[in-house]
Amino acid sequence: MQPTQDILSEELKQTARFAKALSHPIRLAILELLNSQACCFHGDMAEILPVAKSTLSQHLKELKNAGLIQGNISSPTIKYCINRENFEQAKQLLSSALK
Amino acid sequence: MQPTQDILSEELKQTARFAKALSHPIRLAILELLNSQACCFHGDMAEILPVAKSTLSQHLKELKNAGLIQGNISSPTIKYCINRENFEQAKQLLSSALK
DNA sequence: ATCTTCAATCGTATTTTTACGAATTGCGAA
DNA sequence: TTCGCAATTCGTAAAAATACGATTGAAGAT
Repeated sequence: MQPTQDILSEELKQTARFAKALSHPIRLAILELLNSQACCFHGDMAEILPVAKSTLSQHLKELKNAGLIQGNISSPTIKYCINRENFEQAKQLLSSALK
Repeated sequence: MQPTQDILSEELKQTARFAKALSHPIRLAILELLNSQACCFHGDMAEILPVAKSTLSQHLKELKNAGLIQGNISSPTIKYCINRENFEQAKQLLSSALK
């Protein structure tokens, strides 16, 4: 029994985490919206995307947990933005996985 | 009620499908192995990767369903290879999603 | 202090994913 | 034909993802 052979390296796991965050059409649509600056607010997205607001919140949460976006309070709404640093890392890791 | 607004375009859905295929460390490790030519056979992978053979088969099946790999019979074993065409498409779609 | 509004969280149900060992299949060798 | 090996499929269980409406929470406006 080997001590956690790192065939499953931390890098691989991180790549998988990012991929999982990207694995739902709604989440990709969110990123597209944020990326194009077309929209930054939960409420606006809720009008465009075909899901309930609570479901949208869940997807936003997952993107936040993955580090791909962040929310800044701008009362009474919340402005969501891409987290460029992690976004770049995701891009780099995934493109390296698909080399 | 709008007729399936294509905020969720076919392209987005395809991107999500590829991302889902990449969203598990084992599957990424499989692709890494195939990509590096280090190994092509189910049996060889089963020795390296920390999962049961039946579980490995399931992951291989998902990668096949996503179109990222293909298996060629080479009795008594099966030789797995990257499907370069779809692999390229995945790369292109994901990199475009992360632009 | 109360009301409104926006967003997150809760509670819940359903579906999908992940995992394993057992059983099956397919194919060549004996 | 029978045996053996490789890989898949089956049966099953446990965990995670997805979705919704209802409830809660936080903050500014009245």
